[in-house]
Amino acid sequence: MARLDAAARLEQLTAAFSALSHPTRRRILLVIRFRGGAMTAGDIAGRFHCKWPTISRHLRVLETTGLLVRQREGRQHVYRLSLQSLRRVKEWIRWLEAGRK
Amino acid sequence: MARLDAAARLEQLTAAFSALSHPTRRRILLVIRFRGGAMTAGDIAGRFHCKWPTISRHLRVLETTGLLVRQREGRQHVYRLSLQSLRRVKEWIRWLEAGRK
DNA sequence: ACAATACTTAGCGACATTGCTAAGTATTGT
DNA sequence: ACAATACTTAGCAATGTCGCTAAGTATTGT
Repeated sequence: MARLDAAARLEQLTAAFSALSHPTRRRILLVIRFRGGAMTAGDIAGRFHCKWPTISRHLRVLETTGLLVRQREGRQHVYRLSLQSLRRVKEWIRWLEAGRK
Repeated sequence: MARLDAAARLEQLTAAFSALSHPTRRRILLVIRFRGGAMTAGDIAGRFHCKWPTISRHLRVLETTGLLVRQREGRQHVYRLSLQSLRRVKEWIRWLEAGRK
């Protein structure tokens, strides 16, 4: 399995930072975390003031970024945290702070 | 000096993630870092393909986020890294990962 | 005083994002 | 087969972002 090329990594990083730049999306991640790492779309939507389709789209953004993984269970959609993409974010920050080439 | 209230911290976090979500702005920070932590606007602009006003605006975004500090020196504007605002970002990530209340 | 340098600010057009409502789809229950 | 549940997808309006060019401002040099 080949590693991601530079362009793809750049895009992933951009996607991750963009995803995290919205307060609601950050809250979604935290809510799921504090609820054990997995929640259904409905339970998530119920904890926010904006309408369901809005949450649904935020969830999709988080999913395409790789921060959440969706899994069907009957008629519910369970979203689970998948924080590997945070690794690139943390790496980038460390890199900036360290200043190593 | 009172600490920032919750709303202000939320905004700062949003601002920081938004600022870092643009590849050019991330590159600007890295370029400055690898050049010793401080550069003039002109030197920065010279290392990018987009036009000067575009870079100027990116610099202003980074400045208002607190990631850069501007200082006049004669007719040049020197931008210096100021990475304290990264602390909140790192804290947030750690908080998400740890899952502590 | 005037020109040159090193920027920033203003303003435009193209495109992306975010909220909404309305409509669609998949699964379960009767 | 039909209705209900649990969503998602489509599409709209308002607003924000990003590139550009043109114009403005502050400092230095002659």
